[in-house]
Amino acid sequence: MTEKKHIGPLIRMLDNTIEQKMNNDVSQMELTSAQVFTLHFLCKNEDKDICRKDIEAFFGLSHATVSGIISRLEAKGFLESVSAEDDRRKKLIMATEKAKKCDSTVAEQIKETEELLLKNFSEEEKEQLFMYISRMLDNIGAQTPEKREDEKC
Amino acid sequence: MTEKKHIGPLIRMLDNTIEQKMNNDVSQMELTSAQVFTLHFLCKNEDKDICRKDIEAFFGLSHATVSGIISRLEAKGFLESVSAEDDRRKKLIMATEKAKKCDSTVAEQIKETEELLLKNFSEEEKEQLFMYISRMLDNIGAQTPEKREDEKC
DNA sequence: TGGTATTATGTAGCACGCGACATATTTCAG
DNA sequence: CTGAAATATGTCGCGTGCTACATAATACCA
Repeated sequence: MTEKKHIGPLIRMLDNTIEQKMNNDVSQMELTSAQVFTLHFLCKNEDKDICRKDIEAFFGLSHATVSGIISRLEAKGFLESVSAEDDRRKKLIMATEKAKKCDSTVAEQIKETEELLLKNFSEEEKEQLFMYISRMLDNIGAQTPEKREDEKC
Repeated sequence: MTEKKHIGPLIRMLDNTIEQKMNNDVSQMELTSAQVFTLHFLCKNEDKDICRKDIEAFFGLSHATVSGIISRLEAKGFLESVSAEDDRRKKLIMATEKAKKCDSTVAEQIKETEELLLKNFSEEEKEQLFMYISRMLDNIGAQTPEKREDEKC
């Protein structure tokens, strides 16, 4: 009766559930899960010039997907885009004051979700889990930022 | 430079990559990843009466999501819906001959993807990985079919 | 310098996920 | 038996993901 699950659907279920919980938790800020992670990435890298390509690379998303997330965040006043002076193809993405004000709450929310997810995991188990995920990503040929750096060498 | 990744985006990246690979591999059958897993579930349970609710429970999806997948599969002639005689609310979902013919290819594709993903994983590591995923699902309160059975007791 | 290749972004159309609202049928309390 | 609660499904609108097409700007080779 209880059939064995394939790992694909299991990972999908996990991903869906995480997203739903995050969506629910940050809905009062008028944000979604994907928007929260994007915003936090921008706030953490305030000192650097971040363009869309950097977001694509960091999260492993297509530029079309990033385009949607950015435009929705921009429409809500969480960030601004400016063409880079040295390379007018690039659009630099910058968090607004509104976004920066949210970031401590956002960071706390991300941390809480991560802690809930990994509740009762020892440090060693956490490390092992991250290794397993990394190995699966590697096996299936996902392009992580680390790999991109390797390719350059 | 290489920032630490949160587990949420990592799992999402893994999920996205698995789906993209599957989509690519089964595109010549006019199917998608979600459709393939649904179809395989139906073929495996040919002998049982399966309705939409069963698909929702097995994959942990909302009924709205299942509705979309089913209707697209039905439009392509992979399955048929019939109202159950004993309970006319229920719609029994049955794989057509066309679907059954695909199932061996589909099963092989699922197996191949799973093996690629878990390449170089020992049996013990695989077991541990499944335990970790199960624990995370449990921590975040996902409703797996197993948990539903527990609730009934 | 001129022309081509590469890079960064724009956009359309689709699949899949959800919540929220709806109807139809069954169940069950009274 | 009758009306309310529970169950199964229908549907809309939206966010997120993709591919496949596009343009504009830069880089680079001849």
